[in-house]
Amino acid sequence: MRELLFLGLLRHQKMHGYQLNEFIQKDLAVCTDIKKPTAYYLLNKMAERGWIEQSSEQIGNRPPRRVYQITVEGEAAFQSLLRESMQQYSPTFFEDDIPLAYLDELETDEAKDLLEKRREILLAELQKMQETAPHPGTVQWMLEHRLRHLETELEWLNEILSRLPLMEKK
Amino acid sequence: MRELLFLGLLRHQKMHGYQLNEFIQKDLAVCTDIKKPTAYYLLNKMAERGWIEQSSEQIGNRPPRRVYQITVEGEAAFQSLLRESMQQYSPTFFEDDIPLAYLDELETDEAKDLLEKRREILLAELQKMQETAPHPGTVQWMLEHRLRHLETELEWLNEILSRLPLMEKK
DNA sequence: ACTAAACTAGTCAAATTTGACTAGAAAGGA
DNA sequence: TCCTTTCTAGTCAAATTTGACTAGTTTAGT
Repeated sequence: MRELLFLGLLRHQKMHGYQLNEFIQKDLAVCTDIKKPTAYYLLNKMAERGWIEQSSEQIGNRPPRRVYQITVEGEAAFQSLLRESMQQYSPTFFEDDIPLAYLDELETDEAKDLLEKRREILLAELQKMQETAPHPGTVQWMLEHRLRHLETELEWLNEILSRLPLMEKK
Repeated sequence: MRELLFLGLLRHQKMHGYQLNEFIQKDLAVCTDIKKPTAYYLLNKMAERGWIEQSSEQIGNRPPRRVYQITVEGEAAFQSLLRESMQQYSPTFFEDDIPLAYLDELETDEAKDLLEKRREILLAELQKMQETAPHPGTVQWMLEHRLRHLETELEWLNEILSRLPLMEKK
């Protein structure tokens, strides 16, 4: 899936590693979390498969850098990955559910406090997203999508809060 | 966070590795995806830290198995991990957004087809979840939570569909 | 009584991911 | 001018995760 992401970016223009990483961290932070070494790892793998080509470029006396360019096989891979991945559903796990599951181990008051703190955090996140400048093209979709889920998350948290106090000592 | 999960399970009863893995795969499939070798890896790490103790047990002439038991330090770790993790928000990424971002590379008709297929898949998933027998205790919460997000997901997909046709050729 | 299937209980090597580090170039401030 | 910070462009070893495999036990069917 990450491969699809890279292929899609490289279809429009060649890019060097640094540029790719910048873009991922700045503009795609809403949808992924790929770290720098992972990016290079994936790029190398894709180069081995022949999906992209590397060349070297130097500007002024800056350190030389690798430029990545999609190949014909890469374009084919993009087409099939796109269709394939569109038809699959990979369940999303909510890591933060795990602590919720043990809420009944705490006193009602403390549980309430903690949940309210979490609500503050979620609210802050929501506001941050709402203030984010609209992004170009389909990145905007991802933003909206994320916003929806954040709203759902808040509703859920409110409901959990309203269900307190929990039965203690079964 | 996975450590918290294990500690929480072991607080109520000692368990052996197989039992833990069974439980995770059967009952906790809604909230996590830990594979067998990962589970053993985590258990070993926790044992090294002194959070749990391993002992060996043999029943009949079944192969011997390791039994894991929480320690006093483990209980302390549970308490602090629980409070700590309750106060953090780890953004959830939706991997399946990536192909959506490239939808505008396809003809409107094909995009529509693919999205409708995806809707079928989501619907099937939703029904499967709705038919799932109610789980005991807080696992039920996770199920409900998941259900909410699945519903949000469907609404979102419907909206995307209604926004077709996309502008092609900018 | 015998065999195939499923259950039990893990291990191992290989793939993947990450935090920490390197090292030179350009920019900014005193 | 000199020094410190920030930008550029990655690399590396260590941590984590996974698919594939092993090997003995019990159960079910015939």
